[in-house]
Amino acid sequence: MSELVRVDEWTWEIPASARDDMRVPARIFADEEILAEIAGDLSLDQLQNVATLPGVTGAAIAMPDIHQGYGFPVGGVAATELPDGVVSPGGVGYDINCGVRLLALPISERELGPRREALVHEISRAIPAGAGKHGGVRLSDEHLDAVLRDGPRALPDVRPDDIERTESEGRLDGAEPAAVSERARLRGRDQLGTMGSGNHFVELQEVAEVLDPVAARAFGLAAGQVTVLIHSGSRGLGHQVCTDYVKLMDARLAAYRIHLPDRQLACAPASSPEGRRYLGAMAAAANFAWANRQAIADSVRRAVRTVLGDAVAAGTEQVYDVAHNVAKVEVHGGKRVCVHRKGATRAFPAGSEEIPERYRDVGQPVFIPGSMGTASFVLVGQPGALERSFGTTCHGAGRRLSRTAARRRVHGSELRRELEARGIVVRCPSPKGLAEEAPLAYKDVDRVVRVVERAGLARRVARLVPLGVVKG
DNA sequence: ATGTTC
Repeated sequence: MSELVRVDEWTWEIPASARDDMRVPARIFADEEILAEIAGDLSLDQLQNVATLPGVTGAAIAMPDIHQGYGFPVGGVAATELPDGVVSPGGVGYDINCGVRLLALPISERELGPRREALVHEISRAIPAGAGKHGGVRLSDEHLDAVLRDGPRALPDVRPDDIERTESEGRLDGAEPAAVSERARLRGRDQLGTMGSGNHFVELQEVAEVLDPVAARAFGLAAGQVTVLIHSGSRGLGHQVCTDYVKLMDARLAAYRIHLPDRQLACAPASSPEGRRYLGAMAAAANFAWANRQAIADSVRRAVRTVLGDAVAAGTEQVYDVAHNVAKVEVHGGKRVCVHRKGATRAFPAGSEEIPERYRDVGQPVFIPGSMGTASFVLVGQPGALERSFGTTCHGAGRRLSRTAARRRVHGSELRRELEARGIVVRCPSPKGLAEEAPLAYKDVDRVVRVVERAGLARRVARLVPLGVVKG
């Protein structure tokens, strides 16, 4: 990528002058090795395409875990100025509010001991996994409306501290159940509490290393402690919402005189009827996703109760829950903007009113799942994120091989043996799915996290290593 | 990501 200009040690930029249609620069946080890894794919071309969107402001931004997506790259951030800038469903992605939730158990790995396998097994029994899996909570029309409008607080017996420790308290403003199609509702109505497939998982972990003792204490984490990381999204419901609105907006591009280099960037002014309707449907799907992770967390607590007893289940506290795929109205630099985060995590610094009071002095927790069998990180948002990336950091290790390429390199059965030889308990409905998620298919999460830390976007708090994994 | 090619 010859037109890439180095801005500072961890920031690179393609100037807006590189193409006739770019309105702002395309900027990426990376090191040389990450740049070399993405040189062969289209992710930076996609980032330049994002820089052409009407109303885009600042820069089209990529995190070090960037990889190719549909239209927008995964690991991308784009802010459009309101009221007339566009909103683009592709800038959120098909899995609306895919995200992660971390639970902290009141026991150490040593105390868990040989009950590790039983716990992973109970978790896998409690949570339906795999593509198209039903078997979640079957919702009436009225209850589904309540979930779409209000998120997890519409579920029975939800702990208030779970709600408080969820981004946006699990409820995006402006949710409009009536903007969610009947087909989307049908796909979602029996999927609440199901994991899905692809890179979704529930992982049992141990805090291997505490890097920031003050923040770790605030988050309720200590060395040796057992945690559970839940990664899932809005399932078929969110997928259908994205499908519906990409199609709708694609048909209206000419009416709004919008010219795009890629039809998968289909968008409409955020203030238009189509834009407002999408934002209402997207918020509803996001609320569904938060309710889904709540239902999964409830299942995890039930598994904990079965294996470890009532006291351990009651002492299992939610650290936080973050969205990876969502668009939000925020104020940055005095402007009201619609921040699209696709495979990117909000990372607000200490003092932000958006952070639960108990974390406000340290900053917002962020969770970065590594690839299966490697480490994950707990980070905390830093002021540099507000200055440089609309309050955003990375969301994971980031793919470096396609699913097909990963399957050619390793067999699921072989990978499973390797993981179990390292003491990691594995439960997985599909060996093929396991191979697609092999560590060799992902970038090095330590390097990705180092870039966002050095760039001042987020600071490392703790490193988590897997004890067991339940794959979707 | 996805009733994995409406």
